[in-house]
Amino acid sequence: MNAPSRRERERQMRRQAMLAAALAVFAEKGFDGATVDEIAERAEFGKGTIYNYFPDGKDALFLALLDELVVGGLHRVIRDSFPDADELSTPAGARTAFHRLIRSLVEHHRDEDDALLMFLKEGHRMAFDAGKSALLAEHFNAVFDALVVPIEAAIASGALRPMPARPVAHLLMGNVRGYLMAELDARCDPSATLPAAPYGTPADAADFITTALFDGLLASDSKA
Amino acid sequence: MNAPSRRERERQMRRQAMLAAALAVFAEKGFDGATVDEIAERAEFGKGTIYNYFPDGKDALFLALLDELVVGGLHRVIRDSFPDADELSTPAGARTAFHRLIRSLVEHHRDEDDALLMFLKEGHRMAFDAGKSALLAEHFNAVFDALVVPIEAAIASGALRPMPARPVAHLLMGNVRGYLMAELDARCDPSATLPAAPYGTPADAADFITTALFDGLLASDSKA
DNA sequence: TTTCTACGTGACCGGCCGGTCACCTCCGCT
DNA sequence: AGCGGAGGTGACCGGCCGGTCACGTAGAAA
Repeated sequence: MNAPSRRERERQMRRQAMLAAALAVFAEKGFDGATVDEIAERAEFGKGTIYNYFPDGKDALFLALLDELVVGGLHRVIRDSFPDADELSTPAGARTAFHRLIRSLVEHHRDEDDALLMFLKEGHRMAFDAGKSALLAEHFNAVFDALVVPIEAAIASGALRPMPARPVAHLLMGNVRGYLMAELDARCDPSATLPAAPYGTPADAADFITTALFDGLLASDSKA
Repeated sequence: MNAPSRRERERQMRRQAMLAAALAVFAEKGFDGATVDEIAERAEFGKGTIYNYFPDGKDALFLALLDELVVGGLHRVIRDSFPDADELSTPAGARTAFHRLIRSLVEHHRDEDDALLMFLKEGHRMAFDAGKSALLAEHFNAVFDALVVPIEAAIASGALRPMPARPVAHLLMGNVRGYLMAELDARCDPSATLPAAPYGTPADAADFITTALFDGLLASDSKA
């Protein structure tokens, strides 16, 4: 069925190599600090070749890369973390499921430092330059949709407190992001002041976030 | 006692005008997108004058501005939100105190759109370029110290769950930041997809964050 | 072997921007 | 009024970078 010619396969490989190089450079220098020359050099192509594959240049590279990371990264992790809808029908089950999600997200970003760094430095462009790429905006919303569904299910079953689901989804992702940023900060500068976050196993990180966010910061013996 | 000459007062006024202009431009364009020419124009000075007041140019403007916002903004809001240490000795009191803090932070940023926007777009530089200004790093840490103290007090009194205090402080600030970003996003593009956060009164925002973070997302009747 | 096409290449261009500095104005002093 | 200097000014410079395009090449077709 799909018989991509060798030509086509090679074209895809090169495209991927360019995106990989772009990721490394964007993560290190940020969008404005990155130069197309450096991306081309890292990918071992001439600058002109980059423009063959991405006629709109730096912007196109950036958007394509974000899209790939969002769809192939975040979305996949979230989807795979809720294999069983029934699990969400009890508080303990919901806690387990979201703990697993958070842990997967942390593990995912441990493997992909550069992706994390790029999200931290340039993620705000997804919010403020949403008009740049309707496709990216759509994919980005799909990620949150994938998270809103289980949250709503857990709320409907009484496992989670009744709250607007989409803001809760953003809250959750924001917490993971915030924690990873603090961790990275501590890791980059271990000699510095007291750490903003301990750098432990992904399970430790997930414990911390899940406890704070799901059990709450207030002492548990005070809950109604 | 302090009798600043008219000269000195005028100098301070001009400095402030430059910082105000810089804030507006940084917030709109980001650090890299901002030009010294535009800052000078907004402040109604010649470009050279900027360099009289900030010999290190754009970097110096940026760092001085961040420092002012951190010290005069965040730090002050946090300090003023914990007038009474005794309040932190009960869970209900602690909840009230932190709710007040969160509300103050939201209100503060409602008044200072530009400061928020700049923090959202360029805040990562404070973490990754910490070496740029030892003074800023110190002031930044002082902000978290001011937050760690009441958190530790509340933990010591049993009002809050025992957890490492500094990471909790970062978690808290990260949640406020995340919520405000979601709100801003929704406000900029009201026609868009479902809102990431409702845009209500500061009290509503504080209710949402406090409930999620302090009471926990799990349904309350399931707590131990 | 010859030809032709697709495509990789990097020198080059034009605009932009951070930073400088010679000039000039304005104010205070005599 | 005349003088001097503190300091504001913006034209200018040099480097940088995104994007282009005429050229070269390699590989397919004949």
